[in-house]
Amino acid sequence: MSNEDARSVVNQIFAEYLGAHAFRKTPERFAILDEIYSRDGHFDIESLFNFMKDKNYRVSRATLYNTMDLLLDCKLVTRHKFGRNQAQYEKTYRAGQHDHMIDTESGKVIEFTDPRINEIINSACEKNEFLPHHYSLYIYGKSGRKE
Amino acid sequence: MSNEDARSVVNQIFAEYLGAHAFRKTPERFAILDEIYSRDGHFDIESLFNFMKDKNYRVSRATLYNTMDLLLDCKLVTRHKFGRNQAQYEKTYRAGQHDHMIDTESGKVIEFTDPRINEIINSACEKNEFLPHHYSLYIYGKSGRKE
DNA sequence: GTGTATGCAAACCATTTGCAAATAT
DNA sequence: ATATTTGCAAATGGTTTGCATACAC
Repeated sequence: MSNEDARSVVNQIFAEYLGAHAFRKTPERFAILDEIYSRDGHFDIESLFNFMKDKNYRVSRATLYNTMDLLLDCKLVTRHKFGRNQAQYEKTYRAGQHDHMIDTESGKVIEFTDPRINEIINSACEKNEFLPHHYSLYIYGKSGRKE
Repeated sequence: MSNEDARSVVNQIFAEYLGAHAFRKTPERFAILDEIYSRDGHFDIESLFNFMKDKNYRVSRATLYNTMDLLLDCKLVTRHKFGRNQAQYEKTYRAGQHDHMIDTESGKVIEFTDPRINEIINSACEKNEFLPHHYSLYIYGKSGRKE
């Protein structure tokens, strides 16, 4: 799926989500979503704020934080809190499900996938009568081979 | 392993860790470790600060944070950042490896285990030439059955 | 004796909050 | 018409930092 295709698809999903919850369809919310889906990779709120300011689209940080909560809830965006204090975000519809390994020395992030993760999530939730909304799996360490 | 047994074992491990890194074996560091291993369950820095103050053992918050970093590094303690801003800690040597499900409505935390998790970690790290130090797996959602 | 560790308080800074003005419905 | 959303700036609060004193080695 190209970035352009994704942008119209997620726009639709967001509109339905807002409608279903009787939240208002403000231009700011769609502009933020569009900015996010026009880019690749991880980003933080400050970068997003600057990206939009550079395009002369003025949104307050408060609105960014507020909108991210909505996008998290409807799963169009994922939030990560790796080592740092500053949260990192990434769009959801891009490269399929994946998890992260974080090099704690360089801060570099590697993505990986394993189909068994979903099985684990599902069996743990069934056993404990738990309804999962989302999960996070991070491996911290450093790049290199065993010596 | 009883709490008392664990306390002497981890005391030994910590002493070796400090020695190996030429860090000083201060009474504060051992008092903090001992306080942690005398309790069960999750705790935050503020609680730990108060527990020790109640026993008339005065340690500064700065020393608590500093010592937690050491204990994390030698894996005697695990740090969690569930939803909230305040980090939660738990001693490592108590009930074996486990992961967490967090009820985002009540804040309640359920523990679970799955032996396949280690297999996933190991295969991901081998594939990517990565040396794991620790990992975190959280499932967020709410208690209840599928309707 | 020397340099690390502690304690205190101030600084930090990402995020949250309060409130008036704007606006989606 | 009106209740939600926005923007701004100030407040928040867990964690970090700087520096003088204490102390492990």
